Amino acid sequence: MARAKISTNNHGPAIRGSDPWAPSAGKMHQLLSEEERARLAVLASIVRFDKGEEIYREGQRADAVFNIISGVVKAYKTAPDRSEHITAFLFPDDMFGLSEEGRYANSIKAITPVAAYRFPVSTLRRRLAKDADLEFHVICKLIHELRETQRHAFLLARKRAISRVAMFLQLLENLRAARGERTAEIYLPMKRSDIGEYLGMSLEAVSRAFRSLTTRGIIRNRDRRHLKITDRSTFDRIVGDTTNAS
Amino acid sequence: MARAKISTNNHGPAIRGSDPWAPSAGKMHQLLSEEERARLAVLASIVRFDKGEEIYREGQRADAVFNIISGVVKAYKTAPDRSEHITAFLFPDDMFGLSEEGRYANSIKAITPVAAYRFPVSTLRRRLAKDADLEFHVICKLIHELRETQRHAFLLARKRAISRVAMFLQLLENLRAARGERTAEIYLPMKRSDIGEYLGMSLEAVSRAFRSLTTRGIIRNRDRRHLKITDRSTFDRIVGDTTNAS
DNA sequence: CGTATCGTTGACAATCTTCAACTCATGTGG
DNA sequence: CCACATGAGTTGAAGATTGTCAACGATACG
Repeated sequence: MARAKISTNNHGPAIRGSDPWAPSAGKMHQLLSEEERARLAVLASIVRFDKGEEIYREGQRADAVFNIISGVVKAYKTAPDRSEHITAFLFPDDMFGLSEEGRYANSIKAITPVAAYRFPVSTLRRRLAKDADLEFHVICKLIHELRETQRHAFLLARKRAISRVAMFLQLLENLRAARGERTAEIYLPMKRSDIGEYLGMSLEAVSRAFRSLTTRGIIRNRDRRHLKITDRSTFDRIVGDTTNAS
Repeated sequence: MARAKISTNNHGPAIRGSDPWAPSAGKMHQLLSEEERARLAVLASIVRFDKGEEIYREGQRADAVFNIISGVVKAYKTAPDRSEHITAFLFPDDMFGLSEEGRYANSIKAITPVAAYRFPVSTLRRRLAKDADLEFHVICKLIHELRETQRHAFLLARKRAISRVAMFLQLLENLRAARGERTAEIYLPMKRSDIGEYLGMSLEAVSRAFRSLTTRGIIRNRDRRHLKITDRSTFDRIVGDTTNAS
């Protein structure tokens, strides 16, 4: 049953991060002890979602918090004119379902099949109140997420489309590195329009940016969702570029 | 001594926010009890900074956390090519100095004269470990900051310059409303170039956006740093606009 | 094997950046 | 108290990148 597919050993909920006050060389490790994971497992149920399924919608009463076991979800906000803005892609060991004023702050949709732990808010909160260590770990994770979101904003401030796409690829790469999976290849679980909505640009611009990177020999793609960086120095120069001129 | 200038009564450190799991109608209140504030005050020293003074720089060892008493600071990251990106403007009752791997994640500079509480990290951490209530309040504040940062990213995803500026004004307006100060006027403590670096556009574009809003009768400015919104419905339409066409 | 979705490419209009000159505000020193 | 220097803010013109619309090609799944 417990296949290798499940990245986390099935010992219970897992949150990956790092103590913000301790050096860790970019690596993220498991913040919860075996004991904590076991204690938390009791509070949670396991839920599964199909690819494309909406898990909850922005504005709904927030009655549960989730912790991803496997799969990828996107968190997004819908503007008044129905356009979507993706605020984050979430991977195994990430949490979602944190609320604002008792309601979910964004909608969540599975972009691959997803398995997750589901914690009723009231239960979780009682547990938090009793467990200072767990609270501290939640603080670590939140600070980590805050940094991620700041990086997203930093990315969105880039003026050139290619810079944004390159920085996005770097983000995905670092994500894998941080969890110890070292592959030369970058995998894109999401579609072009999702990338566009995350990067604040049209999906056509995303497509063109990819083609430009490929043509210039900076990346090389095996198929539309697997690629690797072939010219690291030029790649890094593009990532660092903040101008609008070529 | 305790002048009206100091927005927070001088009862000690203050963090404003709201319990994410309880409805609060957009209002933020003081998360700390008088007792907690008094206990925290013992751990802190009060520091002052001149307008324009750099408080710390990205990458420095993070040895203290700050809590603003009065004034405004900007948090920013410097790109390899020396260009700046402002990640946040921070106001009284906000915190800064949270680190990543033991080092500050961004630089901080005062944009008005600033007074703040300064907590040595080690002291604060010891206190946190002992006080589950305080930890919970920190969690509330962090979730709140996470939302703010998401809003920033949401703003940066707007394609039109006017939309970004309008949304920025709305942000400042909500900020005041949330802390109960109701003024019809919006005050801009920062300069145009700071706004540009926060909005991811050139300062000229900021200037032009302001002029466009003024010309169209949507805002009216008393001077360069005080304005009010005179045509709310058009204003809201511009904020909601995600397209790039006129 | 067909259909729906995803992805690519092209052309044109439009907005924004850049560079540059100019005005306004502030503050310091003689 | 005024002059001058410095930083902040505005405006103009030209060039470039991206959005939009639209058609076409590729892929995945039933």
